[in-house]
Amino acid sequence: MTSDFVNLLKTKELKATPQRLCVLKELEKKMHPSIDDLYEALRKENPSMSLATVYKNIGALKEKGLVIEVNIADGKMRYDIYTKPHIHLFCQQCHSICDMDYNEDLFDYQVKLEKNQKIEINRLDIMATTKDCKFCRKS
Amino acid sequence: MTSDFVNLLKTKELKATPQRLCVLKELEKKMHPSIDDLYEALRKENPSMSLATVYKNIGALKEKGLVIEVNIADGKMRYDIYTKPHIHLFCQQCHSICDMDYNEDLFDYQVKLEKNQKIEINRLDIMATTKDCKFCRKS
DNA sequence: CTATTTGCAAACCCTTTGCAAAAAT
DNA sequence: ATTTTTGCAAAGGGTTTGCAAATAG
Repeated sequence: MTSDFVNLLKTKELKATPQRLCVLKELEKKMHPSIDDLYEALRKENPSMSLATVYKNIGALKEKGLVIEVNIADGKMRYDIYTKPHIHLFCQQCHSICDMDYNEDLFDYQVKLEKNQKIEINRLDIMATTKDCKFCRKS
Repeated sequence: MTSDFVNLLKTKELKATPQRLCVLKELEKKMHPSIDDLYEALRKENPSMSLATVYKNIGALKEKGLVIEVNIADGKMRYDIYTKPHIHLFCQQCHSICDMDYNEDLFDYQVKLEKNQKIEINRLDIMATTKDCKFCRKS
């Protein structure tokens, strides 16, 4: 898995530094982390890891299309290693983000929408309140 | 129209200052402006209008549900005086935001989605490249 | 008259940048 | 050996806040 990342980086002409590999691993482990989430997590393993390095690595990965930026949440950007066009469900109660599968309805919808509006959808963000959100910690 | 805003503010227990009325009028005139858009436009009529006042007014209007915040675009928040649940189409080429009408397909889709996922959709943001975007100034 | 709002400046937070030292290929 | 990357500190851009003076009701 790590060596997969090494190869992936090689194809994109990015050097496989330990910091960069850690960022990728953490993106795989935690869904839609913010820069701060990444920084805090990675600093535990490697205390010398700097915030600027996280920013620079995310920037590099973004530029090469290995990561996409999600700016649903307030204030902070979130990042997603799953780069294919897909749907984000943003829970307005707990501010969690879930990737949503393309079910038939969604696919139908997208096809119709693209035909009607002459658009090519890259991302679809749904802001909602979910009745049984698994991330909401209700009291 | 101005008096409508005065009454609207009254119902929300907000004082109808000239600055606040200007913000509302500008939100009605220009779709999805950023704070800076508002500030630049309003400063022309009222040069003493301060940036902090724009922020504070938008904050107050947001708190009272008279305005919603749209954070599709990079870096800057945009604001929308149309507060009912609706759809934003964000053109990734020119960064314009359009409100999209609920057509039948969309309605069908939303109904299905809400049933399947047990969610209540408040907003749907679509990031796309539009083939005939009226706001794109292509060379 | 009282409570809110304004405008200014300072503070704040997230993000970016410049640069020399360190590391990757 | 060359180029990229790291880490630090400083700067940048958008947003928020504290406070005294001005204004709305």
